[in-house]
Amino acid sequence: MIDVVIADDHTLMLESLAEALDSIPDIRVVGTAANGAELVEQTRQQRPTVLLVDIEMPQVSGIAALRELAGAIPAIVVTMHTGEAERRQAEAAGAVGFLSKATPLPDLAAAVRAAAAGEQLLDTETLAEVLDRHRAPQLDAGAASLTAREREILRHLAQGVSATDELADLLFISQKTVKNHLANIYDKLAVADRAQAAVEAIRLGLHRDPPD
Amino acid sequence: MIDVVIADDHTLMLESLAEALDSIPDIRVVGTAANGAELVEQTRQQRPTVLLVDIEMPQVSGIAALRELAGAIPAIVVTMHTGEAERRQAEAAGAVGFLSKATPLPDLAAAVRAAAAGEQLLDTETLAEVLDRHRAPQLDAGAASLTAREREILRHLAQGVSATDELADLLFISQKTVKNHLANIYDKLAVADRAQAAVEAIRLGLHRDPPD
DNA sequence: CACACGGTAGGTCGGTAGCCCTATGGTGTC
DNA sequence: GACACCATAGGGCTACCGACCTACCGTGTG
Repeated sequence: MIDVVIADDHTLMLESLAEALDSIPDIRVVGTAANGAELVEQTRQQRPTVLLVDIEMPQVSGIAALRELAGAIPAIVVTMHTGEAERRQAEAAGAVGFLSKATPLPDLAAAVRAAAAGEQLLDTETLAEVLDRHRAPQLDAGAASLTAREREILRHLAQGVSATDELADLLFISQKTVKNHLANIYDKLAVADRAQAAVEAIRLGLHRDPPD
Repeated sequence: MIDVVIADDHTLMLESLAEALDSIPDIRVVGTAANGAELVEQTRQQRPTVLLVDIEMPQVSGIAALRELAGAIPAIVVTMHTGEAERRQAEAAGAVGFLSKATPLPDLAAAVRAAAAGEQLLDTETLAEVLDRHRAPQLDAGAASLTAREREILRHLAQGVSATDELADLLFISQKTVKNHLANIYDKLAVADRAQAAVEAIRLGLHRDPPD
């Protein structure tokens, strides 16, 4: 699990991003900050794995905060203005990454994983390759080994279909087969019953997978 | 359920906000757009209840897109620059609301509900009052009538504690009482078992309520 | 071709979840 | 003070769930 603190002065951006990142299974948002001072405070209190920092913030800027933290924790700078000047500033302040706000969310998640793994993300040349290497949300071992049919059952479970007979009807198979699949799912996810399996399925985001 | 289409040229903002709004029980994001042209297309295809539009977008601006849609669907303009000029532009283009990107997420959600209910949000004087009236995420009738103890049990359920004896131990009550509470919960949430109750609890956001 | 694996199906059995009912003490309200 | 509501607890019963086992067939892989 990667603990992240996010700093951005636009509340909407801050709260949305926190919410979105938090819903990624292997990332947890442990603090948010609206300015550099709060960022320093949150970082010292929460000891996160990675920082996500907007440059443009009132009072104490992101750059100033990073300088104060002196690279103790890998920080990714996320900014609207991706000019060379800003990039150099961020690099000088000790950031390990420099990303535009036009970055897709999955790429940002990959960047967070890369930073947590100690990678450097400043080099524009190799950025795509580094992100690619951290794209897989490394599902919790067992979850990765779920078969297509098992995922399908989990999806229905996460959508509120819990009864064996209803699941059997939905998949056009016997109740016996449903119970067999469920038993295999319990084994792989290390859970005991369908309530826990449903919770886990939602945590893994299976509840909004395509019906196909 | 309120269907929303969001337009913003910053991918990170767009995707984060979509994710965050989607996780609100009574709001569903049915489309996203990176520019005005996509916004018009998504709106015509999806027929959403409310539009959330950033002004500053490449190619076709949010204002131009709103003018083209001619107020067919209530639109809330969300912008970084909240000057009088922008406000007048938004109003002239037919927007029913004009909010800063410094708006907290719950306020934006309230604004979306207000817009869906046909309210005007342009008047700065009455804005706070209007938002207040739409603050309550109008939980699905039954959910609102849950007692504190029932919510506590649902919270644990949503966090993966499903067995009756474990719940009883956690709450220092008998298994009988747990089963009674659960029966009342099933009744109020209109579900049949703890798997469905867990799914519903997570949908209501109870899984990250404070342990208090 | 043998083998592994996934999807399918069945049997048995014990435990428990869910349903119906009653009951009591506390708390708050009119 | 009567009443409603909540949290607590129990009895009894049935149906279902989950655990463990075997089995067959098709597909793909070595």
